Formats: sequence, C-alpha cells, structure tokens
Amino acid sequence: MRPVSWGKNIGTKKKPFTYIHICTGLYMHSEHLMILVPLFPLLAPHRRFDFQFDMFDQELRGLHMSESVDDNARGEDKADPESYRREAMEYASNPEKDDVDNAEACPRATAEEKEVAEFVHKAHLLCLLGRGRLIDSACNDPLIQASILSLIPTHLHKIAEAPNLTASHLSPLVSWFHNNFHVRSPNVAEKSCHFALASTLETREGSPEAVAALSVALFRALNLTTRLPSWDVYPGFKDCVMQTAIANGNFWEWFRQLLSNSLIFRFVSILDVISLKPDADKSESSVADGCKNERDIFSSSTLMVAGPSCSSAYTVKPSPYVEQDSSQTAIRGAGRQKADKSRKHELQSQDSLITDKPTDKMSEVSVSEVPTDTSEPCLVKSEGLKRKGDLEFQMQLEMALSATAVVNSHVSMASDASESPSTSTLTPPSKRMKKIRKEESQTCSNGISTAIGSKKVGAPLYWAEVFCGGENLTGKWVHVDAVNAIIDGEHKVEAAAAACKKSLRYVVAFAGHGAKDVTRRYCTKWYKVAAQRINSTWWDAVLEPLKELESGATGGVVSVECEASCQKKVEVSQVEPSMSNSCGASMDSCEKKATESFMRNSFASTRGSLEDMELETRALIEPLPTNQQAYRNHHLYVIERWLKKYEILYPKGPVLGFCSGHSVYPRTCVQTLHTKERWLREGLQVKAGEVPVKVLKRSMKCSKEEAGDDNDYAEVDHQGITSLYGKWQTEPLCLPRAVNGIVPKNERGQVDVWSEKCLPPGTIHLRLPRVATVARRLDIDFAPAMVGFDFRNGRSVPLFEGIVVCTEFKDAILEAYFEEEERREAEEKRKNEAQALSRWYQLLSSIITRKRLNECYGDGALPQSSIEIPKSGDKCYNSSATATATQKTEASPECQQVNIPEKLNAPSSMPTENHEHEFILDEKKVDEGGLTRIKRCHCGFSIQFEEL
DNA sequence: ATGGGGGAAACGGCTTTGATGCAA
DNA sequence: CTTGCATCTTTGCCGTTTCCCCCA
Repeated sequence: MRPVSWGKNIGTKKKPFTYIHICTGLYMHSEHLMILVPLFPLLAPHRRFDFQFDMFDQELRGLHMSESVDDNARGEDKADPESYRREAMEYASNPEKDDVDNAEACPRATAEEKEVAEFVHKAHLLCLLGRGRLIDSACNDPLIQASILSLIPTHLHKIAEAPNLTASHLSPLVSWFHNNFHVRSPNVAEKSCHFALASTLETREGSPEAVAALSVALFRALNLTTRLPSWDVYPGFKDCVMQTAIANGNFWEWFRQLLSNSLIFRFVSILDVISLKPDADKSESSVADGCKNERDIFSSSTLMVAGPSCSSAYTVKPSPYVEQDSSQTAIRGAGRQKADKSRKHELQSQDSLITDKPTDKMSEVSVSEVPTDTSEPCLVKSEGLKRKGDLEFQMQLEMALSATAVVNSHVSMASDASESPSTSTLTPPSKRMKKIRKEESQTCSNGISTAIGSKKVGAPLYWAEVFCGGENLTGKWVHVDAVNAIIDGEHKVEAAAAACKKSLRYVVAFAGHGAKDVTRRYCTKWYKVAAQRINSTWWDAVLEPLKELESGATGGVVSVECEASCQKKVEVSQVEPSMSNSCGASMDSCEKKATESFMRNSFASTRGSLEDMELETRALIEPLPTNQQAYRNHHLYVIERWLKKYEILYPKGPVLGFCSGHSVYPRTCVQTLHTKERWLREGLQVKAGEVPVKVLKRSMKCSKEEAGDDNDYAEVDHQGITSLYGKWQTEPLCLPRAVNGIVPKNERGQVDVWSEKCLPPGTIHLRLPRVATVARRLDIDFAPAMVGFDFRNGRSVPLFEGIVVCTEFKDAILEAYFEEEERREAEEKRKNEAQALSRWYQLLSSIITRKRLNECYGDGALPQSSIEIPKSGDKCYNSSATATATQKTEASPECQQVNIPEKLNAPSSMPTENHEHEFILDEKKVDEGGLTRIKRCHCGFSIQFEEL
C-alpha cells in the first residue's frame, strides 16, 4: 500500500506553501481523503497548503478542494494562482525532473527537501493509519463476521472455549483458514475495505490485507460465539445463585473464567511508509515513477507474496522464519549467494514473463520460484535501494519493463499474477488461479522451496494479534499470521521483513477504531528503527486519541493476586463497550463492593498498561550493539568517545560492557553541561566554589585575534576557555529583592527576562507595548525587559518587550496604561476620520472644479452622467479629458503624443482659477492598445498620454 | 494665541555573522 | 573526508519623522 505523494514548495520565500499531490495509488480512496484532510494542519502547522487530489470522487474533490484552496492557500495570495497551478501540475506530472536537477546541483538533501520528505512521510503515515482503521472497522462488520462464521466447520467453534487460551489452541483454526483462503495480487479497482473483504469472502482469495483482515474478522466472530451464550446464562445465574455466589466467591471464579476465555483480536499492520529521508525518497520516487506506468499492471505495491508458493515455503512448521532466525549468521554467506542467484532468477523470470510464452518448463520453474511475478518489479522497486549494484539492477529492470510494457499489460489484463497462457483461456481467471495454486502448493508442499533466506520470501505486512490469557501470568498478545499459517512468530517477523528489504518502522495494531504502536514487540534493534521514524512527539500526539480508543476496546483489567498461593491471572472486568453495557446494567452495589474488596487484595492494571510495560521492558533489555557507531545516538547506551561537546558522564558508571575496548555506560549517566550564563537563563546559578567539570578551549583563530589585541598571554589563556558546569552544580537563582519600589537592574540598567524565574523577587514583567512611557509619566521606577537577542546586520541586537516594575505598582500602571491606550485609540480614530473627511473634501472639490471647467470650456455634448461621483475604483479621468484625448488619438495615430485637451493645455487658459497644475500623481494603466500614463494634478485636472 | 525653529525621542531600514559541531 | 545544516553567539548605525518645548 503506497499512495505516492509528492510535495513541493512554491510561492514566495516569505509566503511559502506546499503543494501536495497525492496520486491515489493502489488503495488510495476517498475515505482516506476524509481522514487525511482534517489532519493536514497536524502535519506542518506553520505552512500553507494547496492540495491536488487525483482520481477522487468528484463531489469530494469539490468539497475539499474548494475549502483548502480558497481559504488556506489562495486567499491572500496576490500572485497569479494559475501559474502556481501550472507549476504544480508540471511538477506533479514530472516530479523526478526537479529531483534530478537538485541531485546534480547538490549531492546532499537540502533542508527544503528534508522538510518535504518529512511532510510526505507524515501524510503517508496518516493515510496508512486511516486505512488501518477502516480495515479494522470492516473486520467488525457483523455481516462479514456472520458470513465467515458460517463457513468454518463446527468443531472449530469450540476452540475459543479453552479455559486458558494459549497460542497452540489456535493452530487448527489458523490451518483451516490458511487452507481455505489464499492471497492474490490486489485489484486496482478495489472499491472499499468492506467490499474487498466481502469479495475475498466470496472468492476465498484476495489481497494480503483483505485476507489478513478476514482472519481477524473470523477470530472476532468466534469470540462472540464463545462469549454470548455465557452472557445468556448470566441473568439466570444472577437470580438463583447471585447472593451465595458472591458470598463464597464462586461468582467471581466464574466471572474470571468467562472473561479469560474472551478472545480479543487486533489487526496488525506494518505501515510501509515512504522514507523519511529525502535521499531514500529520491531513489524511491524515481523507482516509483518507473513503476508508475506499470502501476495498473503490477498493481501491487504491497510485498505480500501471492499464493502458496511462498506460504507453503513457510507453512505451519518448520517455517523458513525459523531457519533464518536460528541460523542467521551461519547462512549469511550462503544467503548472499542465494540473494545474488535470486536476483538473477528475477531477471530471468522477468525476461521469461516478457519475452517467452511461459509454456515451457523453464517458466514453470520461475513461476514457482518467484512468488508473484507481476508484483516482483514493484517489490524490488518500492524498496529504498542503497547499494550501487541494486541501483544498476533496478535500472536494467526498468529498461526491460519500459521496453515491454505493452506485453506486460497484456499479461496482466489476461490475468493477474502467474497466469499462464497455456491454461485454458475459457475458464474464469479466478478458477484458473486456484487450479494453478493447487498445483503449486502440491509441488511446494513436497518440500521444494528455494526461496528461503532470499528476498523472495514475502514480507508479512498484515497479521493478527490475539490476547491469550493462558500464555503468561498476566496473559500475552500472541502474533497470529493466518495468511502464512504462523502462530506466535513475533520474533520471526523482523527477519522475514528484512529478507524482503522491508524496514519495520511502524507496526500498528488496530482495534475498536483505535490504534496502538507495537513496533517494539517485533523489532530487536530499536535504536535502528527509531532513527527511521518520525519524531516521537508528533507520532505520540497522533496516536494519543487512537490509543485510548484501542485500549477501550481491548483493555480489560488484569489482576494478579498478591497471595503467593494464588499466582493466577484473573480478569475482573471487561471494558469492551458491549460488555460494559450489560455489565453495568446488572451490577448492583453488592457486586461493586465485592469488586472493590477483590481489587484491594490484588495488583490490578489494564491490559494496555501491562502491554506498555512489556514493550518498554523489551526496549530496556536491548542487547549491546557491537559497532561503535551505534552508540552515537543509542537511546540506552553510550560510550565516552561519542559524547558531544556539552555532554559528560556523571556519575561515571556502572560499566555495562565493552565495545572495541571502550566502556559502555547507560545513557542515563549522560548530563548536559552549560556555561554559567546559560544556566542563568534556566533560572539556576552555579553554586559558590564549584569548579567547572569541563573546560573547552576556544579556537586558535579567536585566541590569535585576542593575542594580537592584548600582549598579556595569561589573560588570553584565561579568555580562550569556556567553563562548563553540570546541573548538579547549580542552585535556584537568588536575585536581590526589590526594595522601596526600586527594581534591581543589571549593569546595563535593565533586567534580562529569559523566563519568569529570572525576575527579581517583588517585581513583575508587564509585557505590553508602550508601557514604558506610562511608567515614566507616573514617575515609577522600572527597567526595560530584555527577552532575547535578534541577529540583524551581522550583529546581535537585544530584544526588549515591556518593562519590569515592582509588584505594588502593577495595578496603577495597568490602569493608567489602559486609559492611555483608550485615549490613543480614540486619537487614532479621530485622525482617521479627519483624514477621510479631508479626502472626501478633496474629491468633491475636484469634481466641482471639473464640472465648472466642463461648463465653461466643454462642447456641451458631454453626457451629464460623466460628472457624477464615481464609484470606488472608477477613475476621475474617465471623463471629458480622456474622451477628447481618445478622439485625438483616433484622428492622429502617432505614437508619442500628449493628449491634452486643446482648450486646457495651458494653465493660463483657465481664467476661473489662479492655479498652476502640479502633476504629482503619475499613474500607469495598461490598455489593450499599450501603456497609458495619466498625470494628475490634485485639483482634478489630468492628462492622459500613451507611451511607446 | 499661534507659528516656526530646534532638539530629543521614536521609528524603521539597513543587511543578512560566522565559527563550530554534528550528521550524513 | 566533505559538506550542508543547526547551534551558539549575544547590547548598532543612521536617516527620517514625530513630538515637544521655547521663543518671537
């Protein structure tokens, strides 16, 4: 799932806005737009956006386009919007052109490119998050759940009734599902998630996403069947046994039993998001472009391989995941060889697809080896290729593809995936697919598989997670990949994804319209993953509301009793809405009391918080990296060598291990250092007698300059160092108190207000404009408040905002200030009004003058309307002078001419007014004929002439 | 009372540091 | 090793306009 997005900055430097073009790609659907559009302000609040959405429903396009374009982007833009549009469209149609140019101009990504890449990353992430939620809600569709429930054999219904569910209980169900539902390459014309699920249900094959989602729907449906009868019993239970049951604890035993049986499933997806790094994007985008034309053909941008060729490669057990996982290092060398081989195979198979009619045995082999031939190009292309060899291979592949695009389109139109023309063209494609798959699965199940360890292994992008109460003391979320028939294979996911060059950046579990990031469960090297993710603040903010929804749907309260004798996992309440409703209706005060007493004896926490703890624990027990570079930004460990300039280890220990002879310390020991002045800004001062823990020498250049100025070497040495102190060497700032209404000031007669903490006691910062004059007028002692520095003209300039005064004068000053402001505003208003009056007077007197002149000297044929007061925007010169001038122009079409009315061309010819025209106003006006200039005197007289 | 001159204060434009560390 | 970017650094000048005061 990779809706291709590009953004570009257009507009002025002062008013930049980003043009976002989102090609709908495979799964991009109007539903995404609805999710995405309200979220755009989240992405980059400081920017203005213009959107262009392709291929969306017309009405949606109209709805959102007009909104965003008119209000947000175009509203105040004076530049020609059409030019932006054109530029944007050009960019959208050929986005790689600029990238190539940029790449040639500067080898590294600029800040602009990085910003765009980040924006696209965020947008894509939101799209994928939105899609995950849609799928999750589709999994909850009762119709789909009922339909799939009707398909499963009755003996499987009892699976979920196991008293303490463990992963092994699920294997028959997963096997059944795996045998009955197959993956095919997804269809472009997928209408919606519900439709995709429904059609998958009908044909028993579908996109990996749909199949995985269907498995979740099935599990959730089963959950209903196991729970609902129990709840039917409940009212009767309540009537007959309640009182005694509560008394002797049977009720709670039953209650716990009931809830421990409940199956809670989440839909989990790797959000295969566009890279955060512009460089990676470049290769990706060029790759995507190469693929763009073929997108309809190789419609899959997901990596999930189709059919049993792969799935049988890691059928139930033993799976290739296991092999790869257990003997990763052992097969590394062989793996590379295999990878090379497989690459050759890919080329070969590609060729065979394109050039050969795959009727011979050779093609059969390639078909069985290459999981989904048609999706393969995208498989390779959509990855962030880094090595030179990969790029070369990529280019070769692209050339081959572009040369034979027509053939491909035929192939893809005939059928998707590994359709062979040898098969009867009369049978419907789906049936033919099944037939082929059956054949393939037969051959593959015989153990013929070469795909292990190569990147042909399909990356698991979607799976389910079930909460198994019987797994641990507190229960555990278990990975269930029904598509590939793998249960509890969370440790295999990373390796499988890596084999497909899929990075495991965001693994998100969806439930109850919410979502939760569970990446840490599936990755072993968090420090590597974290570097590829968006900053956690933004991501956490996005997930915050979703996480609440998710925990609302899945988070029952799990209690572990403290008694040593009874270390048994129990659950006392269920937070799922349907449950809490029925619960709430029947729970009386007795039950509540019982619950409370029960809770008192136990350590209780929600499933969500338990999972959080689990995930955090995983992150904390990450093994030490073996290379030094990994310690540079490692969130847990540090080696002294990679400490930054303003960092130090304090306390220096404990040593957790060694890496290349360097001691490894926990990162919690790293303290940030600052100069004395810098600590002052934080409202802290260095304690008396503290020696600097670190001393930085200033550069030679600076020292030399100072040496030139001053001959005293010792002083230079003293000047040439910067003393740094740790936080533990500081104490809260003690400033002299304000006494007798006098504000304590620094040597410059001001107060540095870096923060509220920097204010001397007994003073207050009034951050108001023009307040200093008020204080001066009232004769109150004050100090200008310096709030920071601004760099102007190559030097730093202090910024002042408001004043610092003693607290007791606050009210007096504020009162006077507001009075003063009121007066000032009134004055301003008065001035404005006076100015308006004067302008009106000027206008009217001009009109009167013009009228008088017309009466005296005009030919009388002038229409009366021409002397009416013009509407705003109309020009005074639109009257007789212009009319005469135009007549003259028509009569003598010489170019350079001053079109002064004959009777007005000399000031002396105006006997009615002793006035010499001053042509102060000079207007230019572009006519269809050329540039017209109008010179006007303030009396209203104007001359219009044309310029060459 | 009023207008002009002079000085003080306010305002706004100017131009866009530059060394250094860090990360890729 | 190179190079782009982020960070730290950290207290003007000058011409014009406005305001106010003083004096004729």
